Amino acid sequence: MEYQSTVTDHSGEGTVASVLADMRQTARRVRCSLPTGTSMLCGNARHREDRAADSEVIVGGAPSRDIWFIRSGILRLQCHAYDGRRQILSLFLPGEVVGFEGEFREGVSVETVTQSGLCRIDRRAFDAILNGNDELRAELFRQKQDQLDRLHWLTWSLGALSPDERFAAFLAMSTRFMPCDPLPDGTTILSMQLPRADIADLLGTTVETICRINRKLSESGVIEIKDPSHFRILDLKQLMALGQIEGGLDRMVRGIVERRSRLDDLMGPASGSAVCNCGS
Amino acid sequence: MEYQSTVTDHSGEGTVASVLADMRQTARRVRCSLPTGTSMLCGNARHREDRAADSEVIVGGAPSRDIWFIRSGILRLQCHAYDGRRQILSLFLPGEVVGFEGEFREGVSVETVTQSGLCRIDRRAFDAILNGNDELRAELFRQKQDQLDRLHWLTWSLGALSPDERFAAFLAMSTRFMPCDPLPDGTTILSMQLPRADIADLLGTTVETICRINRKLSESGVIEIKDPSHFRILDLKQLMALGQIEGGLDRMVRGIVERRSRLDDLMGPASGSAVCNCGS
DNA sequence: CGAAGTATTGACGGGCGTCAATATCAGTGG
DNA sequence: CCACTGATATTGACGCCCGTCAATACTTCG
Repeated sequence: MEYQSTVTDHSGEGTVASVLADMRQTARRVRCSLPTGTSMLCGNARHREDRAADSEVIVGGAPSRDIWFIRSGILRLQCHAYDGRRQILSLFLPGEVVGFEGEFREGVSVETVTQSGLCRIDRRAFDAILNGNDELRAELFRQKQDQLDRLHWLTWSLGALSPDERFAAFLAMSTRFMPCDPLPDGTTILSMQLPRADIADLLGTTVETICRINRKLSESGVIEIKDPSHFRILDLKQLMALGQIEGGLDRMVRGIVERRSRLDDLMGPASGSAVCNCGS
Repeated sequence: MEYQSTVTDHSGEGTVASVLADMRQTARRVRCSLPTGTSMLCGNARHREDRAADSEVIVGGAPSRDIWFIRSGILRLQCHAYDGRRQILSLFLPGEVVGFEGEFREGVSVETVTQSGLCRIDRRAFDAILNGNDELRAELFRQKQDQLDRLHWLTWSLGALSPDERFAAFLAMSTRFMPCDPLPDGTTILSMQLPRADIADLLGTTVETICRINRKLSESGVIEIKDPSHFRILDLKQLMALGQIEGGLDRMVRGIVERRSRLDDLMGPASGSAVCNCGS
């Protein structure tokens, strides 16, 4: 739970006026097609924090003045019961804003899954910016919608699908928001960023079951296991069919791809964001 | 899917100006403590629709100009796979506004569970009202938060709890948003508004399992089954313990109770809303 | 090299989904 | 009033998936 924090400068710069000035400056300086507000959010080094894996970002039930912008890495929204059972409710990805929607409930928290680059924003300053920036507000609205859609999928799959189906769907979707390398033969190497325990707690099952499903998939030729965190996707169609993804992958991961590419456009692919090079 | 609709008057009254006039009129006429916008929404008979059970209200994937205010009854948000599997993602209750948040995704739909009294509102008119009414906007924000919290609970319970535990928790929570009659001895008679199939599809299990759990609970003396839709709650504490509700019921059903009482204050308990007389 | 963390594989058993039969009730028409 | 029909709820029997426990590989630290 200890986190290595590299805040460069934090001396009372979070005021509305200064951040608005940032926005105007950054909007002039950066040439990119995304809402100026977003570029402001990650356009300078102030308020940045580099977090190790499994570091606590938001703890539910306690009022917080902070809003977070994810520059790189993956975060998880999770529930804990007192007896230790955990359920991951959602993943947050680069380009997304977390903590805007009032408080999280007690027992709910947000932690990093991987090492992550975050940007801390003062809530009042953010609200002020939001008031004057329709584009940013629209982007935030889209993000909330996307996150809600993902939560709907998870709820649906937990209630209606079997662990095999859920994992197959998760693998298929992962090719859109996790690092992967396309091979000349059309297959791709997926670099799984989540450890087994997180996959299991996200999909409502156990690490053993995940391993067994993994093996079954590789035996049936759908994937090939290079090493515990690298899968070669041999038959994406099959994977989607197993995962009951009828409407196409793009509908399932709406918003993620665009945000990722805009982010890379802004910060460069070397920034550590979860790059995915898979074709459509 | 046929619905009996009793729209009293629908002759082009959904304009911004007329609805705003309604709001001002209603705000003057009705004495109540809830946001004036909400009283406007149900304060007159226009745009009202009385729906039978299992009637389609919103079908996802298609843009709609309609927003719905629930005066009475229970609605369900659900997912359908092409093979027929269904998962109920959430219930909507009297006093809540549905359909405001952009579009629902394809495959997702909203239907009535019970006979319901709805009020149809034009989206643009609603937006216009929202712009000028901070109280209504705040109420809507609270509602979205409450609905998200409920979805979080469902996801959490589907992933981390067993069917027994989920059903116990659901029963306990039902005492706060479904009709129940308190008895002199401290127990209450809960009138279950959902048929078994809906309970099963909400809790991610089957009707048979629901029945078996029901019987187990009655054999262990936690509840008493009066008839298929009436349970006598003998030991609410035990029910909450089984359902892993540590933080108290009120946190789980936040917002529902207040909205219900305000609604009854406005429309009278005879309006058909799901009244719950249980003490706190 | 030892230790700790993570992933994998095997063995076992119960929970729960599936199928089928029956009970109960509401509505309809004779 | 009863027979018939359809919908819903309940109960039983069966079997397998998957959670639990345990042992073992594999990697990464010190």
